[in-house]
Amino acid sequence: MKTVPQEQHGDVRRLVLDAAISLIESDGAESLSMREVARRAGVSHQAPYHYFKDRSGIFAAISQEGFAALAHAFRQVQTDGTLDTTSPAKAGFAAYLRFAREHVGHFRVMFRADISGLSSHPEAHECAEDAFTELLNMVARTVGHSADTQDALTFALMLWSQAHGLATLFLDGPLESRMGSRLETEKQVDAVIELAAHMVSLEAREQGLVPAQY
Amino acid sequence: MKTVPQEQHGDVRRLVLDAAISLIESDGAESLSMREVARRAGVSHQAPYHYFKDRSGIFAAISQEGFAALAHAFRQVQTDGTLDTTSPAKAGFAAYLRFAREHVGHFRVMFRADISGLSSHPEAHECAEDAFTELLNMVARTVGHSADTQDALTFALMLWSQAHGLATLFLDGPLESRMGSRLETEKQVDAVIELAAHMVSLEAREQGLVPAQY
DNA sequence: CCCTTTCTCTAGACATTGTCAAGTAGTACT
DNA sequence: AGTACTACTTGACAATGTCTAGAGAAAGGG
Repeated sequence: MKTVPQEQHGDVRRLVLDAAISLIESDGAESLSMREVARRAGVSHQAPYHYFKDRSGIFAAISQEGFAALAHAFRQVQTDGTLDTTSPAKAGFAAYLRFAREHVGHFRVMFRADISGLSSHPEAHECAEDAFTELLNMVARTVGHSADTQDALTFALMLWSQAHGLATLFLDGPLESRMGSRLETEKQVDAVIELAAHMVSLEAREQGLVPAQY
Repeated sequence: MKTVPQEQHGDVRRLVLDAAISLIESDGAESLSMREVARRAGVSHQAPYHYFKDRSGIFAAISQEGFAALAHAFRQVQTDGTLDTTSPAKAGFAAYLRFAREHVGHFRVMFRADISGLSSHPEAHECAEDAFTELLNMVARTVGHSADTQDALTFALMLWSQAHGLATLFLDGPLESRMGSRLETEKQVDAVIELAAHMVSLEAREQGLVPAQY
């Protein structure tokens, strides 16, 4: 978004990135090859290196995009004022799982320390930090605002763990075969979300949490 | 354990497997190379192929080992009759996180559909199924036994998600930098476990669940 | 109009990788 | 002695990541 020299047709960077993402979605990050990406983007095997330092650079760019989109998704959750007080965490869970399903390629990269490139690419890391901040905001907004910062952090981490575990287990976990159809899986995920959200509301009530007004 | 032709010194299979696991622990599954594994095991670059069909065969063997160990860990949780009724899920959470930390190499492979080889290696898949069965047993034993099978499944999946999310986030997630020292991380994990276990006990009470006696 | 710079990409080369095919030393059994 | 099997080793090949060296077009200044 910094310099937009010409976006009319060429945008090779975007082509390369999209090819990479679609490859990851179909075959997993493991088998992503620079040359295959270039082939699918219809460019020479060295073109991607003009936009990305190396293979890990592509992964870092995907991570960055993913965390930015995740932060956006968090921001979207119930900013319209319609708060669900009986099940305050449900919308957040649902949003997380929707994100994971709709951005499988990104999701598979973002949470893998060995390829995400967060440690070596500061701009990607910053996006991850932003997403976490937005998560904290979302929790304060929908579930409630803890007086103690440490408690708020722990609560948010617990919610994130719950949502993240569910997403990863159903996306790449050993459950595929146990679940029957795609629809049945969806139903099972919904049931788990419902249960988890219910538990959260019990805990929130006991802690006396109330959603932040604004 | 089926055939033990000679275990005195050679056991190349074990050497190869251990080299692979230690490589995954240090550099991630991404950068595991057959030849590097062979080099570290001190054998020719083709020796591993005698024991494993191909690269994915190694991963499958690691998955299998991992799920077997996980099932064992589940079985160990409070089989001595000392049940914690105020925080029935805590021991389970702790066991899961201990497993993840103590078998990072295995853990990183087991839950990655693209490399775990569960779909193509039936014996590994069976170990995963076993582990899941043991999880269900553990939940019934420690938290309580639902009358409805579907409810029991949902409850177990929720617990698994919670534990699994926590483990993956802290193992490979974007939290390293946010957390300070190793000790601080440990503390934070414990706090989340405590909170999650507390929520579970609230839910269990409301559902009227009681641990199975035996 | 020519010269230089920069941006975007291509071409060639090289070490390393996964894996196939073939060979070889040792043990076991007949 | 011969045969079969186990547990490897060696050699070869295509494909990969990445380095170096460009090529062509566009832009700007003289």
